[in-house]
Amino acid sequence: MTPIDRLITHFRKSIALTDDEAEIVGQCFSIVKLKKKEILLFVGDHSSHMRFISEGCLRSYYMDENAKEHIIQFGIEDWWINNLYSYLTNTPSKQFIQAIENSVVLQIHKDKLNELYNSVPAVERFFRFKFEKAYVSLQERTINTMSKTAEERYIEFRTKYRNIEQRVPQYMVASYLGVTPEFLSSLRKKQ
Amino acid sequence: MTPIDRLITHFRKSIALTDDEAEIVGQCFSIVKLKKKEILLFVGDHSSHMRFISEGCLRSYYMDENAKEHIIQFGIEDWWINNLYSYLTNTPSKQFIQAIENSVVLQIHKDKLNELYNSVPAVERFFRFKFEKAYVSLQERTINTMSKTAEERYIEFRTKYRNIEQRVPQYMVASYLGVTPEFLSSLRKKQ
DNA sequence: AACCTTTCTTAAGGTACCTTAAGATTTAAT
DNA sequence: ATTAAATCTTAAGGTACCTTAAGAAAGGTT
Repeated sequence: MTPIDRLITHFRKSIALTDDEAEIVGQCFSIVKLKKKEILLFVGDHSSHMRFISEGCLRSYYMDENAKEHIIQFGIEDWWINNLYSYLTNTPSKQFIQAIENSVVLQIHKDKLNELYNSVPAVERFFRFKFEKAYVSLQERTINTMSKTAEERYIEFRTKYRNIEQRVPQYMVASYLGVTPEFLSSLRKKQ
Repeated sequence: MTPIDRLITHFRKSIALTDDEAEIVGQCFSIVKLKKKEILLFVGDHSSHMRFISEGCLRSYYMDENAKEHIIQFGIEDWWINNLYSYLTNTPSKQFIQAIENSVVLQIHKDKLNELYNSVPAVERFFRFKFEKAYVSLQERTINTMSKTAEERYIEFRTKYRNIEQRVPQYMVASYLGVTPEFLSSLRKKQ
């Protein structure tokens, strides 16, 4: 299955696309291949693409004033990985996006996507859903961070994202959970 | 100025509305008057309205398993106060919305809003912006919670929302910041 | 196989923030 | 004005999580 096929299959899980429409959609995306550790989006760049992971594993993270990394999101096959913040506000990104494994990403520029909304309206609905879900899962995470201990969050993470836990180094899980690798290690020992 | 006038004025800050359109928009909203401490949305309710604060001050909060309250958002005149999570997912709300002062709220039901999108298209763009901004500010808050101390967050809150700080009890600010009232009190003493 | 790099663990000491409990102060209700 | 209710402060003792530092294990590269 080509990356484009995979993308079309993904779209068709949520919206109906005729073969003609699928053809149009496919042509709007360009392919990006990344080696492990390669960076797709640097801080300061404008994030003006929507990006679909066709293969591999990536993370988006930002660095605070003390050069400490905080992982915002992991992404694997069939996920979208973006900096929605920068995309929506048209401001330079404060986050990085980096490949954790060799990866293949399909991306579409904002301008092209807006054109696509006109030629294939179902796509607009698709992305509205995406934004809504992004909001919902962000809120879930914020609430979790506020009201649960690191241990509880870790257990939740393991059950919810077992597939991811097995693919990324443990110190990145720690960063996603908002604790130090040392502390996560000590939590694991307890169990 | 009537509540509806206030709402129209608010819309016109972001989008253009003819007088006819303004009339249509105004008729879609219904008015809700709340006494201090009165609850507008209970846990378990479906949150299927968008709500505009025309007067007063409210908060949305949820209660964790230990019956501890966590404030998600404050709102004052000219803000929107919703449970976007429940609104978007059509699931019962896990949050309350409560009046902190006597308040006047204008609300529109989701179904009616979707009709309004058709009759007055500019309104759809208005709400798309709203959702985007909601996402952006939620992300800012999540990142802040992860990378800053309570003291830093408090200082930021004071500068950004001085008007709110002066209207709500201090223990609610503490809840918004994610600390106990006692700890916030001790931070204030230090300054 | 040997070496270098990356990742994970252990442990000691420290800090941010919490819990409990009580009293002080402010605001609201009669 | 008096009392009750709501809010804020103080203080002592506790816990979750951090920092630093070092070594152990695992993975990659020649």
